[in-house]
Amino acid sequence: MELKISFSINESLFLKDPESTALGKRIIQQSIVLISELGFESFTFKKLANAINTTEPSIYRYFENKHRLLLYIINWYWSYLDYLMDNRIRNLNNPNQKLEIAISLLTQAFPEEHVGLEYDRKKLHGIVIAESSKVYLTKEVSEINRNKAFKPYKELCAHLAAIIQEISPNYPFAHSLSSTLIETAHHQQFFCDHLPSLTDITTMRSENYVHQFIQKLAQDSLRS
Amino acid sequence: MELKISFSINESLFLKDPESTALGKRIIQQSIVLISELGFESFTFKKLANAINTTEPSIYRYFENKHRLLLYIINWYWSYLDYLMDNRIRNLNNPNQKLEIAISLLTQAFPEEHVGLEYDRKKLHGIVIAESSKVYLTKEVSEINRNKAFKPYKELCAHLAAIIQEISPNYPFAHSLSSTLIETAHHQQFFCDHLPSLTDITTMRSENYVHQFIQKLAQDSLRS
DNA sequence: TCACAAAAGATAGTAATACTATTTTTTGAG
DNA sequence: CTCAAAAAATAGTATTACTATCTTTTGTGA
Repeated sequence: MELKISFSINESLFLKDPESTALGKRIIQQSIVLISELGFESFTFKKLANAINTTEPSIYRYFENKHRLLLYIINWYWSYLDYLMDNRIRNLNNPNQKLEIAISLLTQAFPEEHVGLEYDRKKLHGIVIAESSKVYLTKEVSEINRNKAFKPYKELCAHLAAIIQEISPNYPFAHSLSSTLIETAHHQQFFCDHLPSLTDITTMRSENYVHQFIQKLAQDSLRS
Repeated sequence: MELKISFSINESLFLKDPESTALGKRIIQQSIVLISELGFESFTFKKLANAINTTEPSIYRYFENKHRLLLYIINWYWSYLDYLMDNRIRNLNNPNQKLEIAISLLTQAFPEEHVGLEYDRKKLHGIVIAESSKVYLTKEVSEINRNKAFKPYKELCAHLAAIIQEISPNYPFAHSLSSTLIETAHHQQFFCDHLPSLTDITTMRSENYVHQFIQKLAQDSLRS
């Protein structure tokens, strides 16, 4: 279960590595619970401190502010997804099959393997769906980007783009299609759950619906 | 310039109609300037009050909080865009031509006609690109939806979906494709400007790049 | 022209949020 | 077992997001 090796969580995200101490791990684990329950706007370090029986200053020793903490969590997710994707794809030859598996991973919460994982998968996936845009939709986007803090997302996007290029070497928008598939997987899931008239979902489970839509979007874009 | 007629800004968005008074109009006009300059998170009613030489309580007489104010502005944009779209499309017969015009409107800031418009078009478009997701990515989404406050967005989405159905009556995801085109127009524009490695932009103007990508995405999805 | 609502403005608050500084306690290395 | 470094606890501050109340202005129609 040597997950850490394949991860590249940037050091500029935290003041002290939360993986390095017991308190740090409780901060991340409980953040996921609280952000998922309260939403990011209502989530505060004070509430988090109460929930894990510590104090605000102790949390501030790990993260400058709650936005950095969210960015850390989202980066953790992207890194882990990228790792899973690579694992499941590396032995395949058919790029269409690779894309199908990549899309499955994008549209579903993490599978139940990796029992050692201490975070709640469903809640983490919920946070990614509802809050991940907020990490880049900020005036500080350029500064954060300068610190390489979007690297995991860019790497995921690049890997998906490479599969797209394999399928269709002349497609001129591999990265844009890649980032669109990722973003669309999230917002269509959100729309299914909260604003279904922006979708065509009927009785299907929303994860399956989104999977089918994204799959078709990709196939239609890449059939030659 | 009887724009108001075609608009359906929901009354639950405001406590007092900002279009009904001079102060109300200054609130909207200056909000657009400030949100665009500061970003929504750093924008406060206090700063807005200072900028237009009034007081916080006066602004609270119009809007419950800054989220409602943003929702009002975004709805205004969606309503206006829908109105413009209808205007430019209603006399056309070719649905592919309709879609092309719709996509142009989605990817460009408002055209410079309608000189009477008192709001800064470029800044308004910038707010839609960077902040519009935040109006629905909130725990209150269902409550806001119950108040019909996403109606303008849903109508825009439905109109675009109708064009899609005209082009390709058997396409099973007309609404999802429609909302995806709208969302993608915004986030690809943001990526071009701030995180270009998530796109394939080179030397082109970003508006043109996004237009071409969205156009291709739509065409590939709808060719029969 | 005056009266009288409606609108705006002024003043003064509160509770919560987002932090920071300082002191006290714990802990682990020599 | 000592002592410096790390962590935790305590106690703040400035700002934000509001609310209550009271006074002044303004435009309208009798």
